[in-house]
Amino acid sequence: MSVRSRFAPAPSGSLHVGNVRTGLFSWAFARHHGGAFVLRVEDTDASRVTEEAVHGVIESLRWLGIDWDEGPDVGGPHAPYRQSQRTQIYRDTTDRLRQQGDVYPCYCTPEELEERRRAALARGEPPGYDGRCRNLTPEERTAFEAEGRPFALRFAMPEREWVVEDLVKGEVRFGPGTLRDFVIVRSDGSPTFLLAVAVDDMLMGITHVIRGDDLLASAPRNAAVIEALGGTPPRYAHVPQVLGGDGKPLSKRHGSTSVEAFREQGIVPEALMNYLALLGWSKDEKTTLLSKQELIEAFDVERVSSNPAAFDTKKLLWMNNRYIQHLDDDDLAARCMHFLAEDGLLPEPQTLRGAMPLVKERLQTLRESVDYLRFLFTDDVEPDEKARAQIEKAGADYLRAAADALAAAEPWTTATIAAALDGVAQAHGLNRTKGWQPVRAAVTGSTVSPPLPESLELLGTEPTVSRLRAAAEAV
RNA sequence: GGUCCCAUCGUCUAGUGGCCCAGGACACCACCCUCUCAAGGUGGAGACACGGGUUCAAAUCCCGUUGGGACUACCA
Repeated sequence: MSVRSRFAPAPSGSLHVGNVRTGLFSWAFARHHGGAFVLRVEDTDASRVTEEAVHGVIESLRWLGIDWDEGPDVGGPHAPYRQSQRTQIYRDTTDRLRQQGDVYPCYCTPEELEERRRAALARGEPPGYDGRCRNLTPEERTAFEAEGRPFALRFAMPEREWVVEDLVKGEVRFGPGTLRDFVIVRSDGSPTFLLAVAVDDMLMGITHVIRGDDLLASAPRNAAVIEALGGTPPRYAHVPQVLGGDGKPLSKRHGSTSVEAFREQGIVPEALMNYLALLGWSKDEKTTLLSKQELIEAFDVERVSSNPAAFDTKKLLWMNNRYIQHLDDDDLAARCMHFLAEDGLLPEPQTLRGAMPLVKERLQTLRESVDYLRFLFTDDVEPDEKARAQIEKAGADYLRAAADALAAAEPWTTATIAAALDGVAQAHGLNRTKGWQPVRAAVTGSTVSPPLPESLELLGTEPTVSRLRAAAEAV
C-alpha cells in the first residue's frame, strides 16, 4: 500500500514554525516514500477562520518549498479539502453512527457541565465528562425531548484499554475509563474536529498521520470513530512541540514566529526548511547542511526525537548566511531587490548584481542588504553618529586631499582607487584602518560597509568625489 | 487532582550495554587573517537531572524521585 500523509492546519491566525515543522515532516515522509501528500484545511470552527488565513497558510507552505498532490487549491479525488465544505459527509456519517448506537444525544447544558466539572475537581475527582446522558432512561430522554432542550451528540467511547502504536513515542496505553465520551456534533449541528479528522483521514485514505504530540490523547478517539465506521485507523506519529528560545511553549509573546515573519525578515526558504528539518530530527551524527533533495532521501520518521526542541534564532541566522553565500549573484540580487524597493530605493540592476559578491558573506538576512547597499542607490547619505565622528576627526583638509586623489585615479578600478587611498593616508602618516575610515564614513554615511575600493568602484568616480567634497564643506 | 509525554554541553543533536573519562553543529572565549563589518582558519571551555537496582560492564535496560510539558472544551 502506498503512503498517503497529510497536513491539516487550522487556519486561525498565522502558521507558526511549530506547525510548519510538523507539516514539513509529514511532507518529507510522503516524498521519501514516493507517496501522496494531502493538504486539508481544518476549519470546522467557522468562527475562528478567515479567508486570508487560509490563503496565508497556502502561501507560506508554497514559499517554503512544500508541495502537495491534493488540497483545497489543487483539488483531488477526495475533494473538497476544506472541512467547512464537507458538512454533508459528516451528517451522513453521524446518522450512521447514531443508527449503530455509537453516539447518543447529550442534553447537558454548558453551564451544567461546567458546574459538574468544578464539583468533581473540588472532590478531587477527574473532571472529564461523567457520562450522565449515556444512560438516560427512555422517560428522561422523552422528557428532555418534550422540553425542546438542545442537545449535542456524544461518541460512546468503548470502555477498554486503548493502545497507540506510535511511530515516535512507541507504544502508548490508555487504561479503560480514562478516555471520556466526547462531543462529535455540537448542539448547533456542526461537527467537531474529533469527528471531522477521523472521517476525513479514513475517507481520504490517509495511511500515516504525523502531527503534534498535543494530539496524542486524541489518537485513540480518532481510532475509535474510524473503527465504528468500519475503517482501519492510520499509523500515528506524534512529534513533540517546538519551544521558544526560552524553552517555553511557543506563544504570542515569542513574537515573530510565523513563516511569514521570517520571510519578511529576509530569511531564505531553503535555510528555514533546513533549519526546521533539524529541529527534532537528524540524518546522522554530523550532517547539518542538507538540501531539499537530501532531506527527502534521508528523512525517516523513526529518527524523529521524542523530546521537545527549542527554536534557536541564532542558528537559523547562521544557516541563512550559509545559504545566501552559495546563491548565485543574479538570484541573490533578485531576492534583495524586494527589500531595497521596500525601503524606497530603485537599484540599477547591473550595479546591484555587481554588489552581490561584496555582501554575500556579510548578510545574515536579505534585509540587511538595505543597510549595506543604500549608499549605492541614493545620494542621501547623511552620516550616522559614528561616521560623523570619523569625519570630524579627519578634518576638511584630509577629505579634500582624498577627493583630489580619487578624482585623479585613472582608470577607475579597485587597484587605482586603493592606491589613491593609500597615497593620501601615507601622506598624513596614517595606516589603512585610520586612513580609509573617514572616506568610508563620508561616502557611505556609515563606519561599516562592504570593502571600500570595490564599493567606490561600483559607486563611480563622480558621486565619490562629490560626497567627499560635500563632507569637507560640512566639517 | 487524573491520564499521558519528555529528560545528554546555554541551544539543536549523535549515542539502541563494552568502540564514550561521550562525537558534531550553533552560540561563547582566544589567536590568526584583515581597510570597517563579515566570512574563513586554528585552538579552548562546556553535558549524560538525582537515587536505587539489573549486569563482568549502563548515557544506554528496570524502578523511584525531581523537574518540564500536553491533555482533561459543544478549540483544534
